[in-house]
Amino acid sequence: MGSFIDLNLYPDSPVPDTADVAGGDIITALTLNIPKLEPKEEPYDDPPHPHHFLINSTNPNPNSSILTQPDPSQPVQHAGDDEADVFSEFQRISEMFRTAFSDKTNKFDAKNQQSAGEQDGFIDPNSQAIVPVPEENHLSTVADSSRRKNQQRSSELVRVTNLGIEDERYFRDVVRKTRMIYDSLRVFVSMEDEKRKSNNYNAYGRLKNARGDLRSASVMKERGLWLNRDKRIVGSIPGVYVGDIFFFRMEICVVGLHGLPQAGIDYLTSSQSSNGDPIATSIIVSGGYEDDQDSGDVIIYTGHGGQDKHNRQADHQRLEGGNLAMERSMSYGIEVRVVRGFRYEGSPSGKVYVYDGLYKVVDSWLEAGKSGFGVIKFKLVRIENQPEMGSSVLKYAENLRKGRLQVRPNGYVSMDISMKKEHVPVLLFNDIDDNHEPMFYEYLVTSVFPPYVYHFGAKASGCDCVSGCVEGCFCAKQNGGEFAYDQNGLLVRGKPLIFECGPHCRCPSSCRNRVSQSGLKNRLEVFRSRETGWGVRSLDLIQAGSFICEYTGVILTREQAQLFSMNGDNLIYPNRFGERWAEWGDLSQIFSDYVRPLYPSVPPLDFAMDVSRMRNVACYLSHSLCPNVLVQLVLYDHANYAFPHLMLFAMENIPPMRELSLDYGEADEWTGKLAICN
DNA sequence: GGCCGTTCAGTGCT
DNA sequence: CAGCACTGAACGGC
Repeated sequence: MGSFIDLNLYPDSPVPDTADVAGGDIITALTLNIPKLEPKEEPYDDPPHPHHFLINSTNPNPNSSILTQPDPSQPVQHAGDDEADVFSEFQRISEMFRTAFSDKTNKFDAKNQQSAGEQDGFIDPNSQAIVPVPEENHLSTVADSSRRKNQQRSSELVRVTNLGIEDERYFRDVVRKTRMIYDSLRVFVSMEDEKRKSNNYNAYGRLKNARGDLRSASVMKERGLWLNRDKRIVGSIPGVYVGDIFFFRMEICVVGLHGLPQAGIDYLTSSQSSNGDPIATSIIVSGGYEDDQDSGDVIIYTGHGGQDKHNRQADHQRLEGGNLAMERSMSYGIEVRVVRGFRYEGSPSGKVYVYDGLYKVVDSWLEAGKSGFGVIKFKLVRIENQPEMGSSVLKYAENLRKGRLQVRPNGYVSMDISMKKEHVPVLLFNDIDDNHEPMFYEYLVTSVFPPYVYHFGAKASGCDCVSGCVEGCFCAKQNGGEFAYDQNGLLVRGKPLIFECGPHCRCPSSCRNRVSQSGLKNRLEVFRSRETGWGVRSLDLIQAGSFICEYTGVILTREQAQLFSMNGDNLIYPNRFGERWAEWGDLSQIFSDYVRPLYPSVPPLDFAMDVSRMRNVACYLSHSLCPNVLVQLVLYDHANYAFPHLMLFAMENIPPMRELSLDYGEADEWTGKLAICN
């Protein structure tokens, strides 16, 4: 290890701003060089307290206050042993808390004054807190060490700062691939369980191993695929953006945002910490404690403990474990990651978890909760200058979806540029300038192929599944024996080409093998952007693997295209798209015998798409080398391999209002972002 | 290192 | 549909 410089973890020091710091260091080691605090005063020593406490433990009154005189209208609590215990316990806690807080705060202030001077002496204020750790400041070593197998979580506390664009993209890619593996493994596991259902019940008649979320995580842990296990990161996790959405707690563990599958406060224990104080790194706010209050930028978070088996507050909380860590984080002014959990219809788990960025604990106290028991509370305030909170964007988008347009009164150019051709409206929004260009094109729901395409190798045969397709039917066999989509219509694995059921099949339009031919399901919005000209975003949360839309245009043969391109360039060349489908469902890191799907092989696409007069929403997708949307080729209404439909699927969970992006494959022209139809 | 208790999960049944 | 029981995984603490 290199020499560590005290990272100035004092109450009033600003969190280093990654943008302000020069240099290329990625890992900042944090040491808590603050001398050990005085031994805690024994709180048991006769806490003289002027007030009389009334704690009704047998019949907790939600309105009861801690500091009340006995209420004569209430039955007198005859001091059985229980009440006496509760009384003294509460006194003990209160006193411990009061003592601990006042003393430590004072000491901190003193220490803070002192060290502010020291710090000026040898650290440039603009680069303070950046301490290169020689052997670990390169991307490769960071990533490699993240992948060591079966690792215990490390106790080394670090802050990752100052990532350049390349680094950001690298880490984003790592996170995205990790999440893809988690997701496809989870779906894979549940599908396997589905197949073996009949003989897979446990002694209680319950389905065994029904938890794909757990199985997936455990397999990945065995393979050393969990991220950030070798560091305890305080602050943001590289590759995880504010607003990122997760459906399972375990997935949050896998990327290292929060290490515990159930507990709400993650922290470094006192024995792992350099100065003997526990340090909280992240919390999850999901309404599990009745005394929480959450107004977004300010959270009143309840500590843990004191709940019974049914999650009812049944005892006092103590200043220990995660609670103590939160209090210590407050004293040191260390930021805490906040993830919020919501119930959410349409989520595979019924819930979503949103990463909302960094907060600081600014206050902490003990009070009587609704149950009447003493609960420890923390006030957290969101650190400024972060991207907008994911959870408030979710709510904002929900309001927009529900037609409460007053949340965004201005900027609508069209309420549906598809003119009702899609099942859901496609909005056009521009609050930047008066450009209305997308209005001037005819909206094309599906691509227009040359007529001869339909006569080639006529797909006269289809399946005979009158009441919906089942495994092993004709169309399933065309796809290599199984369908490309799961029961929920999610793409299981990308393939060179997918055969959906079509007009020659006898199955109904509700057949599971018709995912991409039934049009939009999410409310999309074409919006004007200063960075990309036009962009596309969704008002709905789009789950990874979901179908989004077709990329439509008028198909031109190479000869036609050559003529056409003389008149300007409104052509899309499908063969240039990055082969991102191959990444989706790639489990080569899990199964040693995994082979990338090669069947059926598709000839290089030798056509162009004219979008000069007719186009759809896809045309406004921006270009990115770290895209969240992929192109999957699909055939359903004809059998000509050379002319498949270009279908777009989500590569990750795409939060509402986040720009969709596609790898157009034109890396040489990449200038940050590039919208094709501008 | 093992065991045990704790923990703002998730599933499926009543 | 809410409450409940059951299973579960990681981790702190002993």
